[in-house]
Amino acid sequence: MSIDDNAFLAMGALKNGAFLFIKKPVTMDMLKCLWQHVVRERMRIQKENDRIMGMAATNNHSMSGVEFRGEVEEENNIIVGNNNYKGKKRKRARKSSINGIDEECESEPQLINNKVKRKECIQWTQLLHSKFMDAVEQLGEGRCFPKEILELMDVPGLTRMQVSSHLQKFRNDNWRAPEERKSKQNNAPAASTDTNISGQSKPRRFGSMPCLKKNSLPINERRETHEGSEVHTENDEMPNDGYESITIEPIIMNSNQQYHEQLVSGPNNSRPGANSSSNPRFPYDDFFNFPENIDCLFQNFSGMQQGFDIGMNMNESSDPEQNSALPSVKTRSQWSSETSNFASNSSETRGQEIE
DNA sequence: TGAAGAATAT
DNA sequence: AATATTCTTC
Repeated sequence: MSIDDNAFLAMGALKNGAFLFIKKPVTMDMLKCLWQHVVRERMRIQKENDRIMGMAATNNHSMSGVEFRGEVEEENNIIVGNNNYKGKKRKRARKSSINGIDEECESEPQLINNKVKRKECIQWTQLLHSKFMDAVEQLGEGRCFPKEILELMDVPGLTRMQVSSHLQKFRNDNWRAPEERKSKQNNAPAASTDTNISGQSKPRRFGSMPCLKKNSLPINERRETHEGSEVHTENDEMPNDGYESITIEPIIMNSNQQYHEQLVSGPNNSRPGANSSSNPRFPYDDFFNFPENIDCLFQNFSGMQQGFDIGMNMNESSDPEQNSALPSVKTRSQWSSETSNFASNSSETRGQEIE
């Protein structure tokens, strides 16, 4: 926006990536039109993605509440049935490999015309992490179990394993020497039921909270990140934990994204009960007058399905049974990220390693 | 048997 | 470094 209506200025802005040059003062009518630019930009990115991905004909994206980092498929010209996770030899899981040759993994190979699908990594965005922390704090010390965290987070598509992994990471930020960790009375000595003299009784303590100080935000600020703003339709874990062919990328305008990040990470004061329109965290709900179902709109018109949104229904429905149709139509696409960095990542370099 | 947590692979 | 996957315990 600029005070003066200067064509040169406008050109400069456009060249630098602006979508629209607006002369001040901005009118409400003008603002109300802006959603079209969001849609257009999404379409553009979508096209671009499709072009890059070849024909990533993906389906159930719209149900996913998590973002995925790129790296979708890679060549597998070696052996059919090659599990893409070539971790250590499995001791139990595998039946027996007769004469040294791996028969077949129980876990399907996920081969799609000679390509093996790898599972994407979700990206723990700040928003996602905030939800995680909210859940953790609600549960409290000694009660932080992945499953419960997952439920509290209520993010469609997120799996318990992923939460587990994240939890592990955050607990490990507390990392000391292995032995020190074994006998961890130091950390939250609250319920140290078993005094273990190294090796006697199991020192294992369940449900401990992750290390909070690792997080940038002070607790009181973190607590109220986004709550009341979202009550999702719950969608539990993905139907299978296997290798979904999700490719997706967040598609959203950067500015919006940044604004949102800011909202999420910055201090704010709204608390649970607030409904969306009066929620200071989403002032643009009222302000920009975006169509409620902008995603739906976009999808319908583009005929493509993307998973850049997350269910953000305003009504709680904990009906475990609603994976039926379009579980998250009323979405707002807050979940997105800087789109660029992950998409190309290391997919090319890994192809050759398979053996 | 399923979940938690640790260990390890990617 | 961040995540996913496997393994071991419970």
